[in-house]
Amino acid sequence: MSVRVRFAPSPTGYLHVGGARTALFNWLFARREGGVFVLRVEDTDAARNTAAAQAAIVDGLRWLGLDWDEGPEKSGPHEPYYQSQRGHIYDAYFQKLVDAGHTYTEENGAVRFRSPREVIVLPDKICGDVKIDRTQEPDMTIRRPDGSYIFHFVNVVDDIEMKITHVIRGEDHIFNTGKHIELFRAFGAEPPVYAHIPLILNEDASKMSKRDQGASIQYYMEKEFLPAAVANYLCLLGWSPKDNREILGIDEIMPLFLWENMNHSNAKFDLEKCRWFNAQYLAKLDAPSFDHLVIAWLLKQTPSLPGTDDPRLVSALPLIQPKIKGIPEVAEHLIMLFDGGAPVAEDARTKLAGQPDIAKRLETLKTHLEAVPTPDWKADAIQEAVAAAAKELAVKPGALMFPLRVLATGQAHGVDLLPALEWLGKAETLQRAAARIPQCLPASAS
RNA sequence: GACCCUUUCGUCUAACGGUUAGGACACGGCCCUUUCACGGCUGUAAUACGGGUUCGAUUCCCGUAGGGGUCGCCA
Repeated sequence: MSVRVRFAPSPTGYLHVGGARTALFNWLFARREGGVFVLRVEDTDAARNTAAAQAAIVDGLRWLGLDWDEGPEKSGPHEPYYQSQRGHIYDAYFQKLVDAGHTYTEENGAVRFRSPREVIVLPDKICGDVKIDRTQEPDMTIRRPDGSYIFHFVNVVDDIEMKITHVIRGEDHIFNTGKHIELFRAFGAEPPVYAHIPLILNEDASKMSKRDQGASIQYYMEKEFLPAAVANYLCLLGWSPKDNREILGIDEIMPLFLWENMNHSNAKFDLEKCRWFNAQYLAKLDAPSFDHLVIAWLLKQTPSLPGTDDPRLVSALPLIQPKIKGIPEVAEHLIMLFDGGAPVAEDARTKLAGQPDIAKRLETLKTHLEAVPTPDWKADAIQEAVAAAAKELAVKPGALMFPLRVLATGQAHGVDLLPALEWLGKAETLQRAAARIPQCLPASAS
């Protein structure tokens, strides 16, 4: 029998990283096995269900590159894939249970499933054999007085109807599985193979909630993370190739995505490390793709950043690419390159203040830069000018680089200096120097 | 509270019962660099605790402690 798995989120308004990882693992397993990945929207709670919430899930999955074979916006043999539209199917299954005498009705109209009250052993692919004692549990409600059905019931009915063979989901569902198995048996259906994956927690081991930074896939989309980097990082939470490799493409992960390579304990989410993965992927990106990402991000920013409408924008991006861990960091670099009037940063001024003879150095530097003929204004010539200034001042050229950086960019950190100066051009560089020298002098002198 | 899962550096994780317990993020140092970074090298840092089993335990078993999960007419 061919593998069929599903990701069954309820539209709560965003796609949680935990949910995204669950989807990713299901997808990986389906693709590895040459099976089918189904997306089923569990939107039985009409009050919480909105179009925007649906979109957040669909967009998030698409962004991560997790394409589904059956589901919303895609046809399939088990349509519809929204639980809210499957009422007639649930009614029919419900009737089977009633006819078989598995149910009883409460005074208020709610219907419960009469539990066989057995100890169930769940053969979980990740957790091993898990004993679930159902003998003392109250009977589960499967239908509310208003006729709507409860999660456990619809979940099992759909898994039967959609011929799901493997259920890969968060460990928080492990006890629900006892209830689910009871229902499968009552319907005379074989339960699927279960694999409960450990949870993703915050740094402080608390549950990640919408508020936590990075908890929503939306966060990464807005910041223009590279989906491959995020997926790579997510895979490493609860799974490992066991050979010290970390930067792995999805195609490298797939063949190694085996149950025995799964971890059993919860993982704490580390946004820093996720950023590091992003930086690794960003550095390897080709220029056109990088430009594309930056521009997409720039267009979303209000107010717009310096350089956004400047024809020189694309020529500046190669200077920036190797310097950043995330696309939003282009902001500070664009200010450096395009906003000559930006004031000198506090940390730059402080660092500069620690250097001796600063006024003389800055002036000497400026003088030598002015001496470079405009047509010769290239990195090499600029370097020679700095060297000449250094010689006159009897200091090492390196001592002048930082001050020069501050004059040109107003910042203590940033792009490669010489290429940046070449990019700025002589006139602009000198104009900036003239404007910033006063800001760089000690307060007593100004 | 009951039940289930879980426990290796701060974090993610490696280690057929025999390793100086490895890698990565973060943090510090050094080198490279005429600046800022990248990079390279390097340092600090872990087998929760107590019992077994074994010649030998991070690894297997039991207990304790910690963490997480579940105990809905939420999903």
